[in-house]
Amino acid sequence: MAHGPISDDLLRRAPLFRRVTPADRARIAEVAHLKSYERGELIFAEGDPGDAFVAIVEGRVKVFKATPAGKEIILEIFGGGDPLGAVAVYEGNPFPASALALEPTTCLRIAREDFYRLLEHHPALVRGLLSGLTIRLAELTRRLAELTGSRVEARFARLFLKLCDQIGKPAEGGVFVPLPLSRQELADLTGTTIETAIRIMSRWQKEEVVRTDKDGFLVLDRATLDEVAMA
Amino acid sequence: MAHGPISDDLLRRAPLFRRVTPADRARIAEVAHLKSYERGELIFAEGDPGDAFVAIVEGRVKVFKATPAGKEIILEIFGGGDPLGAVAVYEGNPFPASALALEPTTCLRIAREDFYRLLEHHPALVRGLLSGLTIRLAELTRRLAELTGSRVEARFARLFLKLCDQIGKPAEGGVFVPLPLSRQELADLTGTTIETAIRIMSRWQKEEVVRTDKDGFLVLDRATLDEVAMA
DNA sequence: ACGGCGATATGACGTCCGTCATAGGCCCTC
DNA sequence: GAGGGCCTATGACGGACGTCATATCGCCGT
Repeated sequence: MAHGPISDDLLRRAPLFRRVTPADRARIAEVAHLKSYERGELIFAEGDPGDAFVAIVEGRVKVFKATPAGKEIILEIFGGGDPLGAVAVYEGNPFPASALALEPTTCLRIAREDFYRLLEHHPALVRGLLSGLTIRLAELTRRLAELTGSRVEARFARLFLKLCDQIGKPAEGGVFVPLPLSRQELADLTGTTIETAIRIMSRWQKEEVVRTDKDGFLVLDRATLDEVAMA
Repeated sequence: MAHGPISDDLLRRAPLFRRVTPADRARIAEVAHLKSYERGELIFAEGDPGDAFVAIVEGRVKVFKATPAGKEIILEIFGGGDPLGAVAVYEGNPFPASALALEPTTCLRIAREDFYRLLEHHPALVRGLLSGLTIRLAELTRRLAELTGSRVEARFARLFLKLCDQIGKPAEGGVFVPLPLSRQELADLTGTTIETAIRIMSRWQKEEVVRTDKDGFLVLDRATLDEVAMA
């Protein structure tokens, strides 16, 4: 929960602010604040008033939402440079989902009024927001289509394939995904229960497809993942 | 597939253009074209280049996407005044979904370059786009949460409750929803199969909960719908 | 060390719902 | 009127997956 000043270098990490002139970035730095979160700490909760724009500087964050049945589903996992809650802060809607730090994370926060003033003076920022929103929208429609009409195992396969492509690193015997997710979180990502998640991961462990490590996953057999994702 | 000129009155119907000054609306009218579609006609298809901004003037349109398994899921049903394909035309991405007219429909089209020029001269338009996108994003996250962890019947109940609130009209014995959807389309809206959709609707017909009419549905027993939606 | 707690694991059981098959009604064409 | 196509309807069947119960392991605090 530490607070701190902002360096220009930090601001340049967020794609949203990269194109802004250095002089203007200095003005942005004046109104922004840094805030740090422990692993497991809540950054904002579904229903909170959207009173600040948040961008991740470092760390990984899961954005999730409660289902009508009281379970939770993970909408997205964001990393350094990604904006958070841009949806809410614009028009002052409440956050439609919650955000929680998966690792020690530091975020940049800009109060709603300050952010709003920035938008008015910098059309480029608005364009950045627009394109970010369209990308998320397309991603969500993809997830929506994927959730229906395919079996759980196929969703698991697609999840790991996506993780490989996004944050996977070559390692001995396969690709390493440096993201320690619990079975519960895997279940929340794929819209199933923890037992089913455990069963699939156990079987894959035995069949040498994906191994669970202390600080992530090691994808050993990408070919069968591709195959399962098809069915 | 008729073409035609644009009246100022027509433009005012789209919330996006309502706040623009009449003089500017005239400029917009110069670059916009009208196009009519029969029931069942495709307005644009998933993967098409996003080369035009489209807004519905009259009629109802379903926006849908193919699932990996080859089925289709309906993302949203739009009506008069709603923008279509705003996601794609910005940044020139291909359409992430398809759109098809559910009724005889007329749309307003603005070519990508013209639309882009309008955006540059009218920050208010950009703001309108932004708020529209955030609303859709929130709606999609809600649908995503809803699809997982609840049984099909509950999804049906929630669908009809939402239709009642959005476009329902008081009628003898209940609320009438003037939207003739086939069993297949109901299935696509809830992420299930046509057989299951038929079974549920048949049972509800017998139990006097929802009656299927020639040109829509008559919700007779809202209380049990509320109840089913909870479970 | 001990007990408690959370995560992982595994089996038994039930059921929702998807798949397959068949049949009737309606509309249109020939 | 015959025939074909599409939508609606209904039954039989099976399997995937959710639910419940229980066991093990590691970790933490007192």
